[in-house]
Amino acid sequence: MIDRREFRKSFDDMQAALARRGADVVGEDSPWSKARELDVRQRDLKMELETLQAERNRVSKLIGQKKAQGEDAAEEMAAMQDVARRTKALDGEVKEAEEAFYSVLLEIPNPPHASVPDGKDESANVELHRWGNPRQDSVPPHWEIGAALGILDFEAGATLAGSRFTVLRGMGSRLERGLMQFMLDLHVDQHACEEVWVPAIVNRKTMTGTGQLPKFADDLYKLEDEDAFLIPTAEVPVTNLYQDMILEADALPIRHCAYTPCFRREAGSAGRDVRGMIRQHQFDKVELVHLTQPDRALDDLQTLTGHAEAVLQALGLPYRVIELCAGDIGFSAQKTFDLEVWLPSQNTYREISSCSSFGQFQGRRAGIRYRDESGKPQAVATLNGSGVAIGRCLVALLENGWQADGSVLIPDALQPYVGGKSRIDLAVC
RNA sequence: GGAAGGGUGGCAGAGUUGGUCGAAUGCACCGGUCUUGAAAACCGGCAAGGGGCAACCCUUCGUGGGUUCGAAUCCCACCCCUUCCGCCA
Repeated sequence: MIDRREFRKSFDDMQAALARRGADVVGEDSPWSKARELDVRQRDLKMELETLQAERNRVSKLIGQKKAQGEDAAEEMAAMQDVARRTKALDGEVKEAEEAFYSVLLEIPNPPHASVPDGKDESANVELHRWGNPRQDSVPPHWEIGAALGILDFEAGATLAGSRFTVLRGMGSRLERGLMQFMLDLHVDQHACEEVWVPAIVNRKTMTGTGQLPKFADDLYKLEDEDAFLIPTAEVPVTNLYQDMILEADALPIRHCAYTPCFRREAGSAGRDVRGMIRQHQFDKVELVHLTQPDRALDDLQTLTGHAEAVLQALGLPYRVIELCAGDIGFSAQKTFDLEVWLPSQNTYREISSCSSFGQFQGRRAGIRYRDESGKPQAVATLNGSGVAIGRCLVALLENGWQADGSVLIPDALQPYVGGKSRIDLAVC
């Protein structure tokens, strides 16, 4: 969430920044407008309450002293009954005001970093650079390649669970598993990340810490009998590994990688990417998570993005890096680079990794802090990015490795992870 | 799921006949004395959040509620941990 002090102090600047990303900061009912009101109200009430509490504490102490000396304190005690009553009533009001304030604060997105380009939507995103040579010949879509090879089974997925679920068979399954291992090994061995393995179900507080709640409940699968959710990304559990902790400065930066399954309801994307396994309700992903000092966040974002790029380079998959404009970055993000891999069947680049700096936004929400040079705790900066989405990577491998005879070549770097095989051949019937 | 025990500051660990307890003590950590240096010893400091220019005030002893002038201490509910039993991959 945004910083409360900064909210008061730099109200106009923050408002302008939020407007850049398209957030409603003028509407009467916008969280932004409400926050301003509630902030004042909460503090006024609180000051009133504290005055009463101070009085109560003072006299109560006095009563204790008198009683200890055997004196009579009936008069004071009687007088305090009224104060106690008013204190209790006011305390309720303060709690309400506080709750109201924080509930709107949690709905205000992260103001984009000043360096983020202007723009309303993805059409204003800026391409930064390209890597590799995209093949320009005609290639069938991955679902046809996969079906022909007998490694992707969408019918089975639909039968078992519904649309947007896929069953992988044989080399398809093995590739999925191999990619997972390959990516983790790369990040652990080359990028000095600490691998972690975490729960795929988390509670409400954890989901709130990274910003998925309260605003995006519709995108999440919620457990019926518990106040818990399936994770939409490893970002959630891995970042929250440090919730409510105060880290020492020399512990930073912290770099993690983690494999998890991810679950998304895709509520708002009906009709998009309905075929194939580009957009699934369940998919596998290796995620990169960094915790760092706020003034290093942007440098670290370069580092993290580089780690994600290394995966695509090692696999020889052509891609480009784009920077999202202010109108296209995610709710919690301050600045985002997307990696888009070349999909020859669509003759276009498709997102395969999204690398973001969140500044101190998540650190504040999740209570992740570190001691700066003065010894004072302050929120850490968090970053994360896919390194990379495994399902989409498999898609890219199938299409980019496809041969005219129907087989698919497997990149050298991946071969040790799939039993040394260098290609997937059509089943000979 | 059943039974028992427990949740206190970075850690360990006192505190449960309610009162001067944000909380003894030890360790860790920081500063100082001493020392060629270090260690030891000794002295001092050392929770977080909020408000205030400041003095200082308020909140927090798993969470929420209750009793009371006053609760870490009493009552209720919930959560979590440990052990034992049951069940189970």
